[in-house]
Amino acid sequence: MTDPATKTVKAPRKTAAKAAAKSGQVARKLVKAAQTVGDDSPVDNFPKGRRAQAGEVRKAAILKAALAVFARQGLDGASVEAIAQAAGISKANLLYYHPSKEALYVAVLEQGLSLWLAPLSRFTAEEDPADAIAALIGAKLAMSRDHPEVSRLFALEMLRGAPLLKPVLAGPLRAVFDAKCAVIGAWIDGGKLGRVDPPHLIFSIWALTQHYADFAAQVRALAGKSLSDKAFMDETQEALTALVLDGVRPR
Amino acid sequence: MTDPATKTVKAPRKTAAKAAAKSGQVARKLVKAAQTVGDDSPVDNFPKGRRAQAGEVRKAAILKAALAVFARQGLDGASVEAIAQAAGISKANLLYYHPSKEALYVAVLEQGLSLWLAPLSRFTAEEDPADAIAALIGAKLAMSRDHPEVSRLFALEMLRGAPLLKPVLAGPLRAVFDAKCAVIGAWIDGGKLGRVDPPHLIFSIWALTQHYADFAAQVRALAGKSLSDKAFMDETQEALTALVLDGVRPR
DNA sequence: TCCATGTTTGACCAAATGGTCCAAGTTCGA
DNA sequence: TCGAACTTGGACCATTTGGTCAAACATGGA
Repeated sequence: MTDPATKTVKAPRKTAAKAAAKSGQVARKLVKAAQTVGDDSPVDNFPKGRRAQAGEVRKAAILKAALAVFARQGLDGASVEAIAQAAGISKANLLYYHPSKEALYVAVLEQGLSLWLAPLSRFTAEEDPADAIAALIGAKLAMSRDHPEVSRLFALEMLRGAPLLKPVLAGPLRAVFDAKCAVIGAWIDGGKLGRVDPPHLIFSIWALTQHYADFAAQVRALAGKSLSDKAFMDETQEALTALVLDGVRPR
Repeated sequence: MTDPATKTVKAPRKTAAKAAAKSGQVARKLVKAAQTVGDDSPVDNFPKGRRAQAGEVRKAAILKAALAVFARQGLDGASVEAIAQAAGISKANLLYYHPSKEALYVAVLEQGLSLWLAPLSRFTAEEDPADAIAALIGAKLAMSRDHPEVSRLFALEMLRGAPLLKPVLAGPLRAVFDAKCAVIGAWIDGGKLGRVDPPHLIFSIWALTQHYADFAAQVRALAGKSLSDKAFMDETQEALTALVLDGVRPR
């Protein structure tokens, strides 16, 4: 804390106003995070002291614990105490690193953003359409297998109406999305792809692949498997790729 | 209340144990609700007094308000006060009709179950495969348009790991699911459908159609439309049907 | 009309929870 | 080695919130 002395006056409890007041900064932070997807440039990765390094490690541990808890319980359902416990530290200590639960939540969201956006940004016009689509499905499905919590966290945020992500969706994501739609459109014009609607194709691939993370409970109950089973993973990837490329109608 | 006098002793506050203790009853209730999908038999619809009728109306209003709030905020995020306000009654009065927030939540879930399961249960072997699939997509998509809150509520429940729905998933839904998989399998064996994996086909259709309700915020931000636009609804239905039936590869 | 029964609510309670504070460590550069 | 800055957590506080209660209020059947 820079200057604890100035805080002797009891700060009035933040209420509904706080969210509105902070949302500006939050939005900017998330948007910035979204824009730097891809370039893993560790700009400020200059040599750090042991202490700072340890701090980074602990910070990462907190974010990991927070992701796990938020993804299951949601922002409201998760308690700071529970997250702190999951991270193996005290609640007060957690609040030392992240000024508030909301701030922690935003940090987690921010961290997940790059993972979430990565597959689509690797989708380029260079490849053969079928290969590019298969690769996108594969990458997104791998995401659902390796980072289901990230997928769930974003799903949770969408279900809330995406209050924090809206600026990201409308800005950086929208840009990528439009660009990829253009790529698909070009393929269609070139006769390399059937006359599909580009936006719906992207939505469809997202929906199909994220489903296995977000609805894992249902998949497990009905199919008895999850993506962590190698066989099921392969089978799913094949089924989805085949569906998207060729559909179900016999040729 | 049957006998308020017996309650003079302050009941110890329910804690974590409560959920576990009640989950048995809850499970049975939900399973029963799932099993009666389809037969809208109003068995106990004998003539009621004005008072009882008004009661039904109010009860329905509460459920409606609760659905709206729960679907947006989740079980933890929703406050009883907020739901009561949305229903236009006092919190205490709401608690008069539903003994606890959890009980209300279960009642809402129960009510949504039939809507949620209906489309799949109407999926039969009688029709032509392509027609049946198109109809299923249409019905599910109409669900996403007309009752997005129901879809979102179930999505939230799945994201939590489906603690309350698991028995339903493992029981009644599993039965329907397996039956429909068999139908699809028969079509394949008869050469009327490509060699798709039946469970994945059903998952895919669910994923594709529910996406437009659950991720409406994203769809709106990226495509600028929602299913309530007639044109977008038609376009989406066509796109999804075409994708599932014929895929994207040019023929 | 009258009252037993069902309905409604304001006041209240106790637990949970987000967040603050301070005093006691710990670390690191000078 | 020494002190300034950084960490850590126990105690504490104010608010929110699920739930209870008693008393007032409707209502419909006898």
